[in-house]
Amino acid sequence: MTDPVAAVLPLHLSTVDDFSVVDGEPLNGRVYATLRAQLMSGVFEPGEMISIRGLAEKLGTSTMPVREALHRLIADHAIEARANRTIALPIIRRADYLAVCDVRLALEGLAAERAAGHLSPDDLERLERLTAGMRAAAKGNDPHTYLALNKDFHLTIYQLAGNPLLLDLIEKLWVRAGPVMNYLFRHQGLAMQTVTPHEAIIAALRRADGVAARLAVQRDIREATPGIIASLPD
Amino acid sequence: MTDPVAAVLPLHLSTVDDFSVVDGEPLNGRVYATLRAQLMSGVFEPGEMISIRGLAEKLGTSTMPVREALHRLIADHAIEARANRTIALPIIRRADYLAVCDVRLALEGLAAERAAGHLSPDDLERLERLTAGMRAAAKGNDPHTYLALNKDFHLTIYQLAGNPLLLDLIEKLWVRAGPVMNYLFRHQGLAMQTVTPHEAIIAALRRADGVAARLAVQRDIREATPGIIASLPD
DNA sequence: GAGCACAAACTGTGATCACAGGCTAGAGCC
DNA sequence: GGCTCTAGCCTGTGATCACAGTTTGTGCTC
Repeated sequence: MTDPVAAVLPLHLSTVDDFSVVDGEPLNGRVYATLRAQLMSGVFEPGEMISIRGLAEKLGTSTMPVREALHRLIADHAIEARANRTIALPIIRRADYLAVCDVRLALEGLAAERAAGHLSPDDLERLERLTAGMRAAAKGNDPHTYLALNKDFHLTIYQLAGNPLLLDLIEKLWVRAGPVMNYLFRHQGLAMQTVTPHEAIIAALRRADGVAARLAVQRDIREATPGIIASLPD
Repeated sequence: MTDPVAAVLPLHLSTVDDFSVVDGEPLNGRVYATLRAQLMSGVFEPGEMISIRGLAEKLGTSTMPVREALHRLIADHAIEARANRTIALPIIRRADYLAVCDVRLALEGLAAERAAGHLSPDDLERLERLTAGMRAAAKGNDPHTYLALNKDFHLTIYQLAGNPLLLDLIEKLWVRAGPVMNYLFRHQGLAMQTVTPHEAIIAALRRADGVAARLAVQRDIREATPGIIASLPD
């Protein structure tokens, strides 16, 4: 969680020999964390089929850790086991995305409200920096960086809510929505994306105004919705 | 979801030969569903250690389906893999339970609000019946039935919200809280439990008043909280 | 040239085995 | 009698193999 780009890039660049070194944590846990990060950063595309053996070969492990990691992701609904004995990324339809948004509005609104008042000057400065980075990424039409910074912006706030369960649920929603977001932004550009809602969020948090922070976050989520569901099937 | 007692009881009574018959669904999925139901109905106790081989033997399968099912439950935080290479049910502390409640208030409140207006007369009559059953179970001091009916009451409503993701998240919260609830109610009885909040919920739903339904559900959650956290560690 | 059938390669699943680490109980020593 | 060390059992983990099902690609036939 230091530099968002550095925290994401290495995962989808060098996926091979990260697992050669053995430390305490079991392999399946590291595979799970890696795949989670890769899903959020758009390494996989919606509908893409995932093969246990293929993934194991790419990661340099046997199939076992991958099997267990994939089953965790199935429980998260980040991937789905289809009837054909096939594992694939789900294809999000409009109704699915609206359902996700409905829950996001509730959970992320709550997290923002709880986070208000717990931000240090360093935190606020970090949010400013992330927003500036997003503005630059939008200008340079760099969807990958834009989304990574956006993710870091939101999760930085929610982390300060001090509710690990809440943060975990929100992260799982982002893992779930990651592939679609990356796919859409990569194919339709960042034309309409503005960062003005983020400035309102920062302003509310600076005033330690929980209700305003909740409303600002909800506005941020709502404003991004129409441009996304317009490109979804159904 | 027909009769709550019948839907729960067989799972924790006959856990042996349910898996001898083979149908389409993979074994690991059935093990996962079974363990989820067992966690919710209080078959396991907080802090109890779970052995892969022991569970596999009890279920009459090999260790593989159990391993994958347990890893799904680990992703749900329904069970946890400890550092000692041990799998056990988490011990919920006060802060943990309050965190769960905070999320429950948001998610179940939202679900109740969304469900209002989607209830048929049959649904309302079903809720009345479940509440009556709870009242009887409280009088007879039957915690298991009480909790099963309470679960069914709430999930029946949330199911009618028409948001599968929301329902899934809420169910996972209940799976997570199941062991503690059953343990506490079994050891401290149902003395203080009333069903008056449920009547308020039904009344609001009958009027198709979403906001009132949300508030009534939140009141139901809040009223049960003090009696529970008083018995939790920390 | 187009359509069908067969075969090969792929899929996830389940089972079994080996292994390193942790826990416990028992035996030996002080 | 109490403490310590050790041996054995149990834990999850990782790897490998067999199998049934699906999909795909190729070759043959019409």
